Amino acid sequence: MFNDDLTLAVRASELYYNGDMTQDDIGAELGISRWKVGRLLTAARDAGIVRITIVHPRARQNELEQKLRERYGLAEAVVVPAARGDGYDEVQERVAAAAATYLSLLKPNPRILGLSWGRTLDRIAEALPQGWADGTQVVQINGGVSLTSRSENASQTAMTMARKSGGSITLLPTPAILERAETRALIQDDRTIAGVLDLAGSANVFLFSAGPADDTSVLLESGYISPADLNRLISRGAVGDVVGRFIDAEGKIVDPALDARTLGIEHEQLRKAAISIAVIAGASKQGIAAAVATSGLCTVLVTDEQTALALLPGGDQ
Amino acid sequence: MFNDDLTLAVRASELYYNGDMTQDDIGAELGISRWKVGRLLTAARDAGIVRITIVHPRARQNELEQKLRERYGLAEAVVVPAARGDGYDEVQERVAAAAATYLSLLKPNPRILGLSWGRTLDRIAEALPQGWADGTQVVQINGGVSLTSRSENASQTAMTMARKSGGSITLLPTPAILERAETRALIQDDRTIAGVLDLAGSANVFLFSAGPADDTSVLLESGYISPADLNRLISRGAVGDVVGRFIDAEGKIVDPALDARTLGIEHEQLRKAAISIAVIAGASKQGIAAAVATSGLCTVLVTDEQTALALLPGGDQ
DNA sequence: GCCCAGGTTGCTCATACGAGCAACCTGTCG
DNA sequence: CGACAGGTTGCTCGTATGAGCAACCTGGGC
Repeated sequence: MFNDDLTLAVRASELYYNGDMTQDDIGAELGISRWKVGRLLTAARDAGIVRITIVHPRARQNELEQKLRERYGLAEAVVVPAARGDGYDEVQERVAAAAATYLSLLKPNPRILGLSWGRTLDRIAEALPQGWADGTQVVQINGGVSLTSRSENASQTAMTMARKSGGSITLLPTPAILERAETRALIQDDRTIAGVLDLAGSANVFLFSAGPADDTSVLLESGYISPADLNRLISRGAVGDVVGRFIDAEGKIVDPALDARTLGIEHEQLRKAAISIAVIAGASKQGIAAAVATSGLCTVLVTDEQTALALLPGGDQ
Repeated sequence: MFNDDLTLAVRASELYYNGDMTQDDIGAELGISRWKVGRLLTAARDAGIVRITIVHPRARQNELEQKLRERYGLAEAVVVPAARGDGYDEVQERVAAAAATYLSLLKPNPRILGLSWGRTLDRIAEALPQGWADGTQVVQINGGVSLTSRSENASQTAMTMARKSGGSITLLPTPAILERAETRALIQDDRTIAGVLDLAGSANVFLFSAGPADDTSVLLESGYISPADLNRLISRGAVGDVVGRFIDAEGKIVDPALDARTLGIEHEQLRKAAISIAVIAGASKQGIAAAVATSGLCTVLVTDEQTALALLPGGDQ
């Protein structure tokens, strides 16, 4: 009456809520009547064996955030509730919204904001409210003239963010990756470009995302690298890119030759920054998210619950 | 299609799962059709807004245990899942079972086990498996001859535990509280009694529970103290008793005069012990549990989830 | 302006479920 | 041994709920 019913209740609950079976079938499975199953289920709910929690989708997951902070020594973490059934897009949208909120609440307002570009950053710019800061100077930190049609996004992102803060904008009007290292060096030595990079380096807040090392990479889509390049990078252990530079799981640059052709601030500058905000969400980016957190590329990580859980292996239960 | 439906889904989920309303009524409440409510609910479950967890009732609550250890500097904590609908008895039973399991897994086996008595200890003794230890010497640490009919429990508990371990038993055949301090001193100076207390003091493991300072106190029921005594103790800030001695929220002895009439080991001996296991469960004992944990009376705390949550005020979400 | 595709809405219908009840088991006391 | 109280079991019946479907909105392309 005590012991046996208890385990039965647990098994029935699992079959009903996880296994998605009908009470009738569960009865057959466990060799008890369908009504007993029903009674066991209500008992299980009363006894707290089955717990139903309602998570406000806007609310942040404080508990996970704290664990992330502790584990990776972050200054701050923002974790958005998971969305099992949600598509990739919904998660990205919510994380971007959370990042926008975080950014707009950041005190003091970023004076100079070093900005990367990509799909995530677009969404953040969209989600930022009018007047989110007071005249922030937005500076691009890596090259952004795309080779294909979806070209204007890079500058668009920066412009939107600057406009909404009533601030100014400094673009880095160069490709992200050049064909030859010498070209990259020449361009970078150009007085104008060097000035932008200096300004970028002096930013007090950096905001960037990261791309996975797979065929959804923006760098691939934009034509900066070829599928063959990508495969080579992956075979050398690349997990993704941060501001156009590919790193492995430890955060090390994977291909120095390619890196020498990449135009933009270096990872060391991100590591030295007082505030460096990485916004990384989605199952495909768990690897790069781990690399970013582990290697100290960010002081603030904005992500989704599933990714956060993946970053905390021992943290289950 | 994004924002509004989301909040609606949250509200509907709350009304359905917490508010226990029918989908039809929720529709009326929110001004939407009953079918839409159903759809929102499945969407909410898919999106992870509504989370259904199944807690194995035998499983321990590792997360809470860790927090308890950190907060109170305990060597170990054992937290049994809550049972909202369960009566007091079920919780006590499970906690006792958990304590028994913990005790039987304790390595090395207790050589000399200092034992208190009471309802909780009875249950633990019951729950211990045959051969739970290898010849433990069980010693009573406070007086246990009851004044009323339920007398034999105190020695019974110790005998059961000793028998199941194949060990020996040393009783403290005295009342818990004497009428006069002088009598207590005289008895305690008796060679036999002093010997038992010495042995008790040398125990390498202590196991005790604690009673609340209310009308369910075993000391009241056993006739050691009167209702008037109890009221006086409460008015002086008593939250409960540990091995017959009443303490306040800071763990201090409330009534030195009464304490001088109490026979058994002193709290300082528990505080000095290498392993000192407190088993305290139930809503009425949250106060005394907090006092025990705060004042360092135990190194190991075995309790239920609700009590654990009460001991961790900031710990909610 | 018009038409079509994709998605959303309210409905019908079958069914899974819970409330309530009578039969029954189980252990206790005289 | 018999009687009884408390609790458990399997059932009937009304209802809440989900599947499936037709009507409809909505927005984009011509």
